[in-house]
This record gives sequence, structure tokens and C-alpha cells, in this order.
Amino acid sequence: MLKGADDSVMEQEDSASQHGEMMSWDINDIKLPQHVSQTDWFQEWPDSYVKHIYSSEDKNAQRHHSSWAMRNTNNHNSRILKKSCLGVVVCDNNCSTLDGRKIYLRPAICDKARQKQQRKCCPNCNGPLRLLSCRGHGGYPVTNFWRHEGQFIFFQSKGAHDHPRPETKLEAEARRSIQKAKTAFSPSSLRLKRIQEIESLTGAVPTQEPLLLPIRDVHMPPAILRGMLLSKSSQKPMLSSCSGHLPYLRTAGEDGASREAPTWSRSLSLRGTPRAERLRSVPALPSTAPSPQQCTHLSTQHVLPMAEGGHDPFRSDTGPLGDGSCGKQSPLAYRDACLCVPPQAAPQGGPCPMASGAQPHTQLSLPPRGSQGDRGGGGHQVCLKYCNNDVFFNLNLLQ
DNA sequence: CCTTGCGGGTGTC
DNA sequence: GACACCCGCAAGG
Repeated sequence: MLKGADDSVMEQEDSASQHGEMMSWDINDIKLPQHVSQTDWFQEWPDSYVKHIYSSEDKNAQRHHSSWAMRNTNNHNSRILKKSCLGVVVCDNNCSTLDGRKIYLRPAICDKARQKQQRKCCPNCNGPLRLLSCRGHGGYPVTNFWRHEGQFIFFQSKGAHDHPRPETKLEAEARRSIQKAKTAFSPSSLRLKRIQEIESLTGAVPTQEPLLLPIRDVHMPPAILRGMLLSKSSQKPMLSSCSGHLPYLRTAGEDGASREAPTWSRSLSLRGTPRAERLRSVPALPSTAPSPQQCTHLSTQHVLPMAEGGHDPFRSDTGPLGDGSCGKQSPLAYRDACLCVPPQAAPQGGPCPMASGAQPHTQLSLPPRGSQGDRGGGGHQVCLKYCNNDVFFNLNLLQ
């Protein structure tokens, strides 16, 4: 899965070897490296058996962020925070959008919310949703470990995700916000508002106004939506993970990036087989597949293109850094957050012009004081722009 | 309402 | 003992 990442690792093997002892640690070690010459850029899609050392200043690391849907797991060790992957929510009808993309929703982290989520319908075809569990770690979910030690935050991932990437947190939040807004600006309330507006302007009362508007005909005040969405992305715009930069180059160290030296090979806990089927039961399939027109959800969906040659898309799109940011996958297809959109409707700025190391997702916020702002440089700006374009893109679709 | 972190408890290997 | 997982609680957004 992380062939690309491995290549990248290989390329930097020389410099990494200089810090061999630095990367030979394990999260469970009593003593972790104390002299770290370089910290890593935050990785929002860590995959496979990787380790990273982040600065304790890194806000994303502080918050133990991941774009994977990771839930907290009690390992009865207060020093090491452990999280396990929840997988991805897919359409049980395996539906595709018109342009052949799949639905990959972000599982809710909270158990209750997740159960609720699974009772909802596919935003594309209105079919049932299904939680695709992660079994990338010997049949168990991929686990991530976080440990704060001095001025560093040590991260270790165990297992390779065996499922597509879900939508990012930002996308999921945006989707929820839009759904909320959809409710708030329901046709009836809109009508009321418009009546008031018209009354105030003309003194007249409009006559016929459809009470039930197609979702996309709902007049969502752009400013409101923009504010609503930007409040998540721009107002606290911390794009330290936005990756207009290559990962592994956190500091402008002259000694090169110290990278994943594949030196650690702890015995995996492959004990036994996975427990009995852990996939949650799914609702019965409808006798006939609902048509896309039945879609009643206005949502920012995370969709991925159909895999070429029938391979899982998440397998074929992995970029050289294992973040799937490059390669065959259309950034638009990957990034844009709305369905039923013709490809030519790409955001103007287009996706981040990230040649190789950039990650398409920009959901994580920037540090408040710009302490990391100089780390990202132009890449952050570009990505921020991209984020905004993406938002505008979504907003346009809402109008 | 949801996320996140914590911790008690249980079951399996 | 290690690990996965369930549950409830609390804080915060």
C-alpha cells in the first residue's frame, strides 16, 4: 500500500540512517529518543507501520488529529494514547455517482452517533449505508499511538488501512453544517423570510411559492453558508497539515530529513483470527436500487473515483508518500465535496498544485500564532486558497 | 449534538 | 499480561 512511501523512505535512507537510533524506538519503550534533530510534518493520513516524531508545538499532533476516523481506545496506559480506526462508511448499494465516484463517508466517532449515522441513507442513492470496518492490523483495526514526551510527540501507527479513506473531518463537519443549514433554511422558513423581504421592499405579498423545493433550488444565502463553512476552515485556518510541503521536511535542517527507517519490526500481534464478524449488521437492501433522484441529502460527500481495472481505489491511488495525493487520482474527484458535479465544475483555483508530497486535504487548522506558518510557506497559502475555493465550489453548487 | 480523552470493567488469547 | 472492546463520564466546541 505504501509502496510510494517506501520509495520515499528509500530515497532518504541515507539521511535517515544517520538517525538510525532515532527511528528505532517503539512507542512502548520506556525511554524514547530525547535528542531529535528534526521533527516531522504532521501527517494526516498515516498508514502502514510508520512512526513520526512531531514537535510538541504542533497543534495537530497535540490534538492527535488524523483524517482517518480514529476512535479512542482504552489501553489502560495513561501515558500512551491509543486510537483505533473505525473504517469508512460506504453505500451498501455500492452506488456510484454519475462520474463514477464512490461514497466514502466518515464514520462518526461516537458509538451512538455512529449507530445513528448508519440508520441514515446514502446521500447519493438513498440506499442503506454500511460501515466498512478497518481490519488492517491482523484482522483488527489499525491502531495509532500517541505519546507526549518532553518537547516531542511520538506517533506510531500499526497496521495498514484496508479500506478507502473516509471524508475528512472538515468535510464531514461541512456536510453536517450544510444539512443543518438545509433544515434551518427549509423552504418554509425561506418562504417566510422572502415574504418578509418582499413585504419590506414592496409591501406586497408574494403569492405562489413552492413549499417543497428541490434541495439545490433552495436559496441558501451564500454569505451565511460561506461563513458557516469558512468558520471551520478559514477562521481558524491551521493548515499545518495542509501539506503544500513535503512531509518529512518539517525543519529546514541541513542534514536532510530523517525518515522512516524500516528498522523497527516489532512482532505484530497477529494472534488469532479476527473475532467473529465485527461488521455491524446492515439493513436489508431495497428491492430496487433507488435512483439518484431520490437523493434528498444535501451533502458534501467524499467520493472517490472508480478504481481502474476493478481495484480498490484506495489501493491504486497511493502517491509516493502514501497519501494518495498523486498519481492517477483526479484531485478533483478526490477532493471536491459534492456529488453529481460534472468534472468541468472544478474549483477555479483547482486543487493544490501539489506535485508529489502534497496532500489533498486541508482540513486541519493552522496554529494560532503563526508559529508554524513559516514552515508551510507558500504551500499553506496555496492550500488555504484551495480550501476556500473548495468551499466556494460547494457553495456554488448550493445555489 | 458531536468529538475527544479518561478510566473502570470484561472477555479472549 | 497484552489486547480489543464495551460502557459511562466529563470537558469542550
